[in-house]
Amino acid sequence: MAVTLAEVAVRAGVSPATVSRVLNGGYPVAGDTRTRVERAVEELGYIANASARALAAATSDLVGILVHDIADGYFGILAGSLQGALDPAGGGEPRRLAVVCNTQGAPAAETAYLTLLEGQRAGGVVLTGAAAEDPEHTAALTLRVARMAAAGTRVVLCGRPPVPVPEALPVATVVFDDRGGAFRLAEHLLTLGHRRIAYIAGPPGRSTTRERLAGHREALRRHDPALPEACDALTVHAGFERSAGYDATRELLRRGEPFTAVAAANDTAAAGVAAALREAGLRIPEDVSVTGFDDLPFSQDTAPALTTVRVPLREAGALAAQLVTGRRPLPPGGITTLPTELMVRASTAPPPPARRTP
Amino acid sequence: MAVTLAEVAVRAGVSPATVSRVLNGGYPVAGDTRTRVERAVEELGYIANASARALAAATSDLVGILVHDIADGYFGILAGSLQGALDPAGGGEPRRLAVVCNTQGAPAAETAYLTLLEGQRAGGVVLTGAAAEDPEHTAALTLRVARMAAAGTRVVLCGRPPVPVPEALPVATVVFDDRGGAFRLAEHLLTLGHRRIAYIAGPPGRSTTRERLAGHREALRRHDPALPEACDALTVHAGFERSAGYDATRELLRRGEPFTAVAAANDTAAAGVAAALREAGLRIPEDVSVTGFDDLPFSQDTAPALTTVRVPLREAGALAAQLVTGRRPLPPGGITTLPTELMVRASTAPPPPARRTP
DNA sequence: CCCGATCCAGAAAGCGCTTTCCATCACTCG
DNA sequence: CGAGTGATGGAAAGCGCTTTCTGGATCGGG
Repeated sequence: MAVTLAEVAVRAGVSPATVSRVLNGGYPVAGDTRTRVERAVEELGYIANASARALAAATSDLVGILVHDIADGYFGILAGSLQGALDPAGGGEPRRLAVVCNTQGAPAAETAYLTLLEGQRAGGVVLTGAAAEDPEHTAALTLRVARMAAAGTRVVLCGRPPVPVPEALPVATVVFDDRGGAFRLAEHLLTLGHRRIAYIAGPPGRSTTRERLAGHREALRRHDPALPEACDALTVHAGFERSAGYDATRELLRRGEPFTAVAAANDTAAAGVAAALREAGLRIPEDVSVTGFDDLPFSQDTAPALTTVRVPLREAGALAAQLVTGRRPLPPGGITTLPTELMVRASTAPPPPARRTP
Repeated sequence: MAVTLAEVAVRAGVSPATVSRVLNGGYPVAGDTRTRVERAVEELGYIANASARALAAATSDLVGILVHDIADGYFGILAGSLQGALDPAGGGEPRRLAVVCNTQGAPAAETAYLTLLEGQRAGGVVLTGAAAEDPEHTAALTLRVARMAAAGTRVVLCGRPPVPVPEALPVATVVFDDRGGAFRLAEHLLTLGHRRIAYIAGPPGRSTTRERLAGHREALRRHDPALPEACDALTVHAGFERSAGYDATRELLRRGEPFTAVAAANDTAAAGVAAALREAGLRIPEDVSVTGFDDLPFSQDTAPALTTVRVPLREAGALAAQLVTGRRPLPPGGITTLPTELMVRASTAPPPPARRTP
């Protein structure tokens, strides 16, 4: 049906080998021969069969990216920037294709998609999202990653902890300074005068959850060694979704423990927090300050604009693209930490003078 | 390097053909033979080479989806739901892989990615986003779509106008009732008492832009035949991004034409509109009402919550998945229109009594 | 009890491309 | 002026899987 390389060869009056060489370069081909082949390709509208090429070359132009949910801004930005940077910028047709896999953070889905990608002999794979800190899954994952890397697939872990694979394998890790960001965010709250700070943590057993919580508590401790424990009753584990923030806040309100600020695990949950607070008749930031994390685009348009921590997702995506395509060499040690930045906006203010119980 | 089907065959003591048949079904294989093969597959950790399979079968498990920008909520939701519905729900490993391509709406990028997908012998392709209404590109696209469809690739156009291909080809179209939604949205504004309604349209030459504007103007006309023209001076074409809404609003404000409401082409632009308005000291909705379009998740968390039109993106993605995988037969005529729904929230209210010039 | 129908499984021919390994050919050097 | 040399292009062997095409058993009906 479709035009094949052999037909192009016939038309150009050369052998298939020559056509292949013209198309792929890396081999001397005389000027006029090349021209004849190119004209034949043009005239026939030849489009190379990627499967055949991948089979013969034992590697494909596919790059897999595992995300929790591509509809989530965090992953959307990461994946978008990744996809855009897969091929060298400026001029030239794209060549590499991004395969997006929603795992919802489920280990089983992660494994299943890795199998699929391994079957595709993907040129690279990027794993994003907070890894489930399940020893069994981690072990299985390490094996998979090592096997794929050994087979020539470049692997990049982005926003999740590195896996222990042999040094020589092409595996890189890009992480965010979540801990530092959370630390500065808590510091900001403390400086404003807050002491009873509620914390809506992410789902338990996730590296991101742990890092952010650790940074937060570290700041509290630095301020007053007894503070982390004092705030324990105000810490709840929820999810990264809006509804999780909403529900957790209602729960907090129900308990009756007084607080003057709520730090959410991320911006999305913070939106839910704010909604629950407003519903309860509390003003932000006059009665309660609210903070998020990630600095997703919408956080500047919430009511009020959200104080948060900027996570360089765009940069991370572009970096991951360079690493996964091999355009950038692996950093020594294989791991790159990207800085985060405190973004102070309108949702935080000093606590109310009379310490009301919300 | 990797385990091949032949090795599995040797281990199971059968021929490669039999292993293939066990793996793919559709051919009778005796019970014990099947068991032996399955055990061999298990023991060897065999993962089929997808390229080889695609080459032999002349079709791959890849489904391409072209979007303007996957980081944009509109496309993120569409693509996410699409990806999630590629494989039949409930149980079973995933099989199909979604290839996401950001085109930024550029015809050249669209063509380039279609070429890549054609080379991959993709099982299906979903084109989303407002199509550029460029006759030349439309013609080229029609050819491409027809050729891919003729080669067995299922094509679904989602949220963009159908292309004229022969009836028999597997090409489906899923569109939103943008016009109806815009109509009802304008009606809502008119009912509140607004007459001087600014309209921040999307980029010119896009089907979505045209449909939404048409519905809007139709409602105005229905109310008062002279109204569309009266509002012409208040209509500006911008983009679908936040900054476009922001800039357009500043421009509107600068012109000095009085208005009591601003309808933006979509939610994202509406966020920019609201920001510009607030910066100018205008209150929403007391001084100016604002409306969006799409009902992206963040629109309930803006200040104030945005009146908008819900576009069933999730449903569309799932539907597109069924169509592109062939799990759902093409509807007669090939085109499905999905309804939109007016969502009245806090950003719209009656115009201020004294008609101030903002 | 023989024969066509029914099951299963193997042999082998590709699918379309890449990539050695060779064969030329035109020169250039001694 | 013959052999060595580099630049080109062709032949052919796969890459790993699917899918006819065949053929040997097994089975039921006449």
